[in-house]
Amino acid sequence: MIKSPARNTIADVARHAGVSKATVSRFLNHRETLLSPEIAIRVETAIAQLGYTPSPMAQSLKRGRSRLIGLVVADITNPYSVAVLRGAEQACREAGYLLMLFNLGNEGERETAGIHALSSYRVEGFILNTMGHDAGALLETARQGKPMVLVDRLHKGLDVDFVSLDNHQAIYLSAQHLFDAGYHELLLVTEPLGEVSSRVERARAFDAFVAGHPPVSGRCTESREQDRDALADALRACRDRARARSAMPAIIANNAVVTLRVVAAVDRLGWELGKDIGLVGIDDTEWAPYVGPGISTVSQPTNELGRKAAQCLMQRVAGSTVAARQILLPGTLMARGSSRPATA
Amino acid sequence: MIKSPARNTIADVARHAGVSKATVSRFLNHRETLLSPEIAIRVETAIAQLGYTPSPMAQSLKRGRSRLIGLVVADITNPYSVAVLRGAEQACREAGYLLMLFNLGNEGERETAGIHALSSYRVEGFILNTMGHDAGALLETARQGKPMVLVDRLHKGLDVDFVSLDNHQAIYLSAQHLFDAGYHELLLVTEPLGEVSSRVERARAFDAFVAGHPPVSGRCTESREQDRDALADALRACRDRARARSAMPAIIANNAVVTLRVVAAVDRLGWELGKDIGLVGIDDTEWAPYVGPGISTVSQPTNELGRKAAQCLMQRVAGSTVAARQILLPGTLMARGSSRPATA
DNA sequence: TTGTATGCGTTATCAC
DNA sequence: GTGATAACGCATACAA
Repeated sequence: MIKSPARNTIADVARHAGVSKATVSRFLNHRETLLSPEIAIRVETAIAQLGYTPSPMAQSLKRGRSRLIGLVVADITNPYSVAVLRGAEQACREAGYLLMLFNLGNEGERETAGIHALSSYRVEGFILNTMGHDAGALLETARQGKPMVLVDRLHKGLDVDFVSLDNHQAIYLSAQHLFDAGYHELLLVTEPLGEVSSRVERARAFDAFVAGHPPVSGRCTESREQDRDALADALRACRDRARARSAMPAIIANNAVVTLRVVAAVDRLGWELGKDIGLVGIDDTEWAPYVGPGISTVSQPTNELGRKAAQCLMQRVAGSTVAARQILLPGTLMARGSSRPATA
Repeated sequence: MIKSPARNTIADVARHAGVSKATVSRFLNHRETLLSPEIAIRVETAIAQLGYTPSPMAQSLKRGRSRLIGLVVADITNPYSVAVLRGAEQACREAGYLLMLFNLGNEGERETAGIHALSSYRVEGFILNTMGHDAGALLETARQGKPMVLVDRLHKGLDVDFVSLDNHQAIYLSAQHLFDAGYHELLLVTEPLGEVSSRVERARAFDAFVAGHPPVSGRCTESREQDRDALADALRACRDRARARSAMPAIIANNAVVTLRVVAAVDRLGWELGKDIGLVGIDDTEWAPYVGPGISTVSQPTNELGRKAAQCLMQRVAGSTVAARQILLPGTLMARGSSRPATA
């Protein structure tokens, strides 16, 4: 490998091999087109000697394809986002695509800026896990026919591929499990519903479950990070309602962040999980087995979600024009101490 | 904003404003060069009307600057990497750079592939948090004079900026804290040292501490994910040694992953943290307060690390040529139940 | 089968 | 001040 002050170009290779640039380019892109073996060899060795790599920038300019995928994440701090990101990155890389990352840091207003920034780099498609505060840029992008796939959060009026946990199944799984364990006073704790489709869907599924199981009584409360007292109050109220009808109370936490808040609140109240109150959290985490008696969770196939999302996108990028799909993957129950059979 | 089937170019703007491409380009890049106000206005409105954005690809091709930063991470699953990533992304964005992400997924062999992939996109600099299995590509990149900054892991023979937790300080902080709490039989649990500089440094600091505090006896054990029994054995042995000299045993876990393993092992042994054995983990996590009696940790200023790394890089990219810096940030002790004063 | 010429969207070097 | 025009690195239609 020859020392390269600047990067060498296709022209360098051509000169080195004593052929034209076109020939080198053909060697690279149309291997099927027969080049005379002798020339092929010359080009090949020249490439090897110079350690030549085509400039994706120039290629992109010429072909109009960048081999880049834009990934916009609501919050890179959220383990869920990361897990999905991981799956997506794998699938993209395997397909020869690189990922450009834009993190919203939970500032929904930056959504448009992010999409435009990535867009300007001519990414060939988007994987979006956003807040949905500003569908404007999304619509614009969709209208331009640029492929995109939504993860976890659906935006109304956007007819595109969508990959997500089967929220209905996940909630039913949790609720049924708690029900079977003897918890009949349920409380769903969620982050503010707002426009976030996954949260709304889970709340709806929860209501449906409660409606379909008469012995069960259930409510839903929104929890904000700042307001710890409100959550504690909601927990106390739930337990009081349970006592009044001599039932056992239990919480379903809508995601890992909320689960941790519930754990903290229960801790401050001096209660014991799986004894004073039941708990199932959506999103399995590595620490769940070791908090208190172990926290029961519904595990999302995050890696698979990311992969599926990327695969959908790759198909579209490759030109597929099938109708928008909705891919719903089921969650798995991880039963632990926090939902052990209630002893009234 | 006019509907755009394809993206409009500088030529479109020029036509729309009735000027030449050169003029538009000047308007964009050399605002200081006086254009006649009348023309400036025409260009400005044309740009606005067409919603024109320059193509970074073409700019990159022409100027040789991509406004891209390459980020190579050993393992995106590691919360530490993510936290750093977050800080770095912020700083880069603020400076008008976008991040290209390459995740090694703990497969060190892919390091070269990653660097080459990003390199081919002409990223202007690298932020690296890698395994160090293959310094070849790094050296090559450094030799080409491309700026880079190492995070957490130093590679020998590479004279570049380095940003990291002050490992010596962090270990001394942990050890002194345990010592003060009455734990005199210490065990450092680390992932396999290998060539990973941060692990080796911590082990050295640990040895130094032990050597400097005669009442203290200390060992170090490497823990692998597959081999749970080995870790349990090491813990048992540590406790036995402690008993033999009627001292109290305690663990220092080298990072969050290991902390969790230790927690699991202690759990299986039926021991109680802060009672049968002490524990301080490096890396603070959101779950640390809620596992067992609360896990004492040393918190890393991760966000700050990421920002500092990105800032160093921005300076270099901007042409600064100061000598390679070593930026060491101190950790903060978060004392919790797992290191409560020992009651022999 | 191989070489020549052109253009992708920009910026920079000239002239005017 | 402003406008042609070449060049960045590459792929391709066309000519040979």
